[in-house]
This record gives sequence, structure tokens and C-alpha cells, in this order.
Amino acid sequence: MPELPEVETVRCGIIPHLINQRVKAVYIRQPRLRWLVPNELASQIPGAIIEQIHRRGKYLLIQTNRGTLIIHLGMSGSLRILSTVDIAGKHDHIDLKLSNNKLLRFNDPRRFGAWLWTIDDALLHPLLASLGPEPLTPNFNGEYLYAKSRSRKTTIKQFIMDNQIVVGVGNIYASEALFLAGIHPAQAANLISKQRYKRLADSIKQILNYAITVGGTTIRNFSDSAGKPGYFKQQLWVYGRKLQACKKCESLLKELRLGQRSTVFCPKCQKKK
DNA sequence: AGAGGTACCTGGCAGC
DNA sequence: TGCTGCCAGGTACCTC
Repeated sequence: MPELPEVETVRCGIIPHLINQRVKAVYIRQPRLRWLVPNELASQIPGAIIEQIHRRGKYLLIQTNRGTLIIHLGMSGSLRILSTVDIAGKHDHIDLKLSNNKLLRFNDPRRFGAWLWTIDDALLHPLLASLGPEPLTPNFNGEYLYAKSRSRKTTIKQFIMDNQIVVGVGNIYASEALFLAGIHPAQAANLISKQRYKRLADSIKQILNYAITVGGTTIRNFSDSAGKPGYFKQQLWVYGRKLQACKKCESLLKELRLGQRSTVFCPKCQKKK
């Protein structure tokens, strides 16, 4: 499941194969993704030269001299670099054929992903314009979270998973960060102190940075095997470990459902206070 | 404005 | 063996 660290790993992995290449062709086998792949993408991207690849939250922004390709991997999407002789398999929905005779291939079994196109500033695109700050920048910190949370009665877990508050924190990292910060996931966001928010912001940065480091080493051979999940799995404190022993205090981990999402936590290490 | 719920989609698994 | 049903996940969008 591509969360921010994996998207960043993908970005670094595809950069050397894509930068300064001309798009020779685009093959769209399945246009029905999260949204229909726009006709403008098919008509405008062939011939474009790829200049830069940015990331905003979990969105990849492939900037060309004609416009920007906006890619979201959704839940099950992956990108691979292949040679043009590779035949498409199941769920290989889109290929970009490049002037270096490589293919950027998008595979997405659940089709929650997206391929969009804009000729304007991609950061002003409706999907991106109202996103919260990047978690790994200095302006995301405890002070910020504290200020934003004053009027929010929702649970702290749902609060940090809100893209308008901060991007890139999905179900896994929200659970892990709350464990590291010692905060009960069901605590109301407006009842948490500034000091605890500082610890939470630090925990989010720590867990994401760590995952990027691990992801970066695992997916080194990007053209051979992309998007192999599980690299982070052995390091998880709580996610997916309900009814197992807490790795810190050996208490039995409990499960809650918050916003229809499974939430595992340690009743002893994580307090509402 | 904020909170809660729903939809989208498929593979994998449990249970019958 | 095959069927059914549920779950996982991100996030836009709907309603209250």
C-alpha cells in the first residue's frame, strides 16, 4: 500500500529513467481509474519532454514542457520501468513509451489510482490546492497541529489522517505515530496539549523518515522490482498486530474502529489523559 | 464548518 | 470445489 514513503521511493526510482526523455507514445488500456483518464492526456502528452518529477503528499507530479501528469497510486497502484518488449499483463492499465526505449508502466488491480493532466500549475489543481503541509517540512510541527486542532472534536487519529491537516499520513503511519507518541487514538483532537502535539509531530516525522530510508534500500533495483510492500512490516509496533503483545510493555494490543478504519493500539502505552 | 457515512475496486481469506 | 461475504486501503463527495 503506497503511503508517502513509498511514493517518495518511487519518485527517486523513476527519476533517472524519465528526466529529459521525450514521451513517444501513451497506451491506455483501461481509462476507468478513480477518474476517467482525460482525453487531453492522450492527445497532449505524446511528444512532451519530461523536465522534473515532484511529489505533493501522495501525488506524483511529472512535469513536462507541455503540462503536468498527475499520478496517484491509490491503494494498489505501482509504477515500473521496463523495456518496450515487455508484454502487458493483467491490470497493466497505462504505459508511457519514452525516447530511451523504456516503458513507464502503471499497474493497479483495484483502480483507486489516478492519471490526470493539467497545463496549469499542478499545485493549483483542485485535488492539490487545499492539501495541508508536507509532514517532513519545518512548518509542520507541534505548534501547527495544536493551533489547527482547537475546534476539532474528532479523534486524533482521524485528525492526522485528514489531508487538509497534513498530507501523507495513512492508516498505518497514523497508528504507528500515535503509538510512538503515547497518545490514545480515540482521544479528541481539541483536548490534546501543545506538548503532546510536539511529540506527535516528531513521531510522524520519525516514522516517515525511517520508512523512506528502509524503502529506499529495498527498492534499489527499481527497474527489476518495484512496489514490493512489506519492507516496513517487521518494524511495525501496532498496525496489524491486534491481540498480540505490545513490543514495549507486553500488554495485549487492542483494536478499535475509527472512521471505519481498523485501529490497533496499546491500552497501557497510549493514554488519553 | 465539521462530522459521519458512502462509493469506488479487486484479491485474499474465512466459513459454509 | 465453489460459493458467499467480508475486509483492506485513500480520498472525494454526499448528507446532516
